[in-house]
Amino acid sequence: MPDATDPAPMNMPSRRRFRREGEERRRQDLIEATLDSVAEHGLQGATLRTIALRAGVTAGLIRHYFPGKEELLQEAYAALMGRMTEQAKAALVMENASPRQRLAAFVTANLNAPIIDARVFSLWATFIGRARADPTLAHAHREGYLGFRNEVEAVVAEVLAAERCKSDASQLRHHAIAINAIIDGLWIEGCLAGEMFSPGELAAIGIKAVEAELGLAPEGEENQ
Amino acid sequence: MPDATDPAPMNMPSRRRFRREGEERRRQDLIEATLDSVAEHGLQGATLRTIALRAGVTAGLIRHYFPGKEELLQEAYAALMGRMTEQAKAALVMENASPRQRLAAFVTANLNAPIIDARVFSLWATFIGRARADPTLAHAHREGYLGFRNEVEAVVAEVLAAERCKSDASQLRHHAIAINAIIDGLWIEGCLAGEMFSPGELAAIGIKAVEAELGLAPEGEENQ
DNA sequence: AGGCTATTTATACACTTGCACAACAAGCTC
DNA sequence: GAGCTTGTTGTGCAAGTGTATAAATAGCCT
Repeated sequence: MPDATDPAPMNMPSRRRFRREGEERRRQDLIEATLDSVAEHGLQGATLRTIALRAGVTAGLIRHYFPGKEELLQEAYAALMGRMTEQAKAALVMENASPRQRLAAFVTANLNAPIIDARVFSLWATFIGRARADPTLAHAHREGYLGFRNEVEAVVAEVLAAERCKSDASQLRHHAIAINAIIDGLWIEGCLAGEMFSPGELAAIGIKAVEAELGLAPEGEENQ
Repeated sequence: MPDATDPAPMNMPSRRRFRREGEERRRQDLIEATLDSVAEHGLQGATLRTIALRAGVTAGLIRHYFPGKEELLQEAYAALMGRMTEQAKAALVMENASPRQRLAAFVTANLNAPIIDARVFSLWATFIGRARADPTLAHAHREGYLGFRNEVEAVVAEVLAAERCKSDASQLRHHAIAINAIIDGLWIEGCLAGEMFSPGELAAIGIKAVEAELGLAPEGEENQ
């Protein structure tokens, strides 16, 4: 009795069943699968077949949505950067908070999950390592970095204006560069060796370092 | 008239001439060629043939010195890390210098050439991006990082002992972590966007940030 | 000079890669 | 439901990959 519902007929290789997804959804899935593949196996391990497998499609489909592998990788990096800066900036929108509190919250947000994350760091490092050779990546990074630093500079200006008024343009820039470095450096340490720090420790170190850089009184417990 | 010295005989493909180099020399050349290839084309572009071409040999020879490509890459990374930490630590050996001066010199050395270098940064990022998946790389990094931080901690302890005596073990560790972050963060900024900073600017920012972190009097011009 | 050895070259091979293209079917429109 | 559009699959292909191995030769020893 031939089984009509046999899911694996021996000699009549039936085509794989599939569903048509919306274009935006498919692109998003493919980009996510790309980031997952890069995070796990690096750029060399992120092959079209690996990506497609992870996205639940076959490799050929990728060419239907992207001109080639390079464009897919570039869009994936852009998506990653966009998400990172978006999360970072989101910590700055606080109502009813003093500039100093907002700065502290910004530092804290950047030194805890989900921004402190080994996978995201792995992706960042992998892509940034190619920035020197790939102008597109370099430009995308430069854009995100400057945006981030401008945010920092704006908050710092507010803090300095609220506390004192020593706001030289050059000094402001230097403060922003230094604070950016503190956050970046601690971010890396946290991502690479998160288990070496107790919860909240990095944020505490970061806040103290940032406030020291700005010359804010460390013993000031005017809040809480 | 048959030309016996013809460098390119048409139908008698002569074998390529070669020289036998010392084993250590060849290994060194291959590792250097590997680093060059990775810096230029990333891990995916660093093929055995590319590496061999850059080293002036043919691909087969690599297998004579290394069990496989993976081992070559690991040794290359180890060599890179060794050179980096060596250069960094070298800035600490100063005679007739106060702890504060030594710390400043350390910061300055780490924020100028040859440690601020786009190629080295590219290599660092490329390898570190794979550390999460490759335990060998992760271990090599952890080793180098802790060594670096211990150096920082030692100098910081000297500085604090010379200036004041508030040397709590926990505070010392926090200072070392923060200072390490400052140096790392500024190092990244300098490597990725060196032309955005005037010469010595990063070092000046770094020294000020580090001294602020340690609570050293900024107006103290006791030297020079 | 002649021979030996191990460094070096060259070739082969199985496999993977990105890309091209034809066949197919999912789901909308009528 | 029939038909058409197009998202999706499957297959093929040339180029490139790491590795294995045989052949050749450079340079030391005597």
